[in-house]
Amino acid sequence: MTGTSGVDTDRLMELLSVSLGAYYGDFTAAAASENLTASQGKTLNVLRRGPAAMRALATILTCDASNMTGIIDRLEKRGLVRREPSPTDRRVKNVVLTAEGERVIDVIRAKMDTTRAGLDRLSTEERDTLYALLERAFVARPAALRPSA
Amino acid sequence: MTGTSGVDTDRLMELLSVSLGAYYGDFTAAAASENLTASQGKTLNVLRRGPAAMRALATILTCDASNMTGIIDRLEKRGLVRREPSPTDRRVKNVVLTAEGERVIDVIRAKMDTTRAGLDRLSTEERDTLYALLERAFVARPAALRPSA
DNA sequence: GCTATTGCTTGAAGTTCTCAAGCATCGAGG
DNA sequence: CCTCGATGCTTGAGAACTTCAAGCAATAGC
Repeated sequence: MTGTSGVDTDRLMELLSVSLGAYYGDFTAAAASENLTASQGKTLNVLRRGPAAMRALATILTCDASNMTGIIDRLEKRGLVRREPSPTDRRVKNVVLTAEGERVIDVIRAKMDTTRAGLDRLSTEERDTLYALLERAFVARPAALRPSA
Repeated sequence: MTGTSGVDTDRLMELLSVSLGAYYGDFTAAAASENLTASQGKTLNVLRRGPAAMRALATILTCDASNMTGIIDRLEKRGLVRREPSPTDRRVKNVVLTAEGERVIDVIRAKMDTTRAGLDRLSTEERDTLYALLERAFVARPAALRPSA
């Protein structure tokens, strides 16, 4: 550990794991307060962007497709999501948030006080900077690696 | 979008969930390549900082103490960690990484290519900035409490 | 039309997770 | 000392998560 650029990356990775732990703990606690597991909460969180096919959900959440079946089954049983047949491909089932599901995920997001308070410690300019850096590091990818879906 | 300028907190939280999701996916895949679950990997990751009591691990990983028992049982069965009785409190068991456990978590960290590549898209100054912002937002640490180490 | 692929579901086996109990140990007040 | 409450860890039950292998329906390419 002498001060090469690799040291920066390792320390940053370590901090990322700590940050993730804090965020994840906050999210999980908020989800639990609505009687949802972390996986169920994450699924609703993704669906908040809009409807998605089972396969797309499994890809985004990096889990097996058969795993999603059970998670969606339980969410549907609670009336938080709904399966709709795709009009263009009869194999596909699109999962849609119900009004109640939308309400629940919004409540969960609002309850993430620890994370919110942390971000509020930053100035407007700093939040802009953080946004730009995260987007470049974790979202913007070379076109060659971008999923072609 | 409400205000005059700047990213609002909700958009930043959304990006945060995407970014940490990417990190988590990368970590989980790396752990899986060593035949470890995400929870087992996270546990080794924490232990990489040094030995910890069962209770401390449960607190850091925000899970029930009884949950740690099972996770450590399986890691111990594989020879990746070891339980040692605390010399000062006979109730406490300290969990220590074995040499093999240390090797495995280091391999996992090294295999996180996606995250590493993402961070490498940032300049040295940008990584410093990201580090400082994350630390302030997620590691609320008043200067008075900062350890001198 | 045939065939390979894709999307989703089922079942089995193991892991994770929480809750309720239980045992052993520690710490503090009588 | 010694009882009592708190703490650290484990066990067992029940539910959810996770992956893999297998299977069915529908699509896409030939």
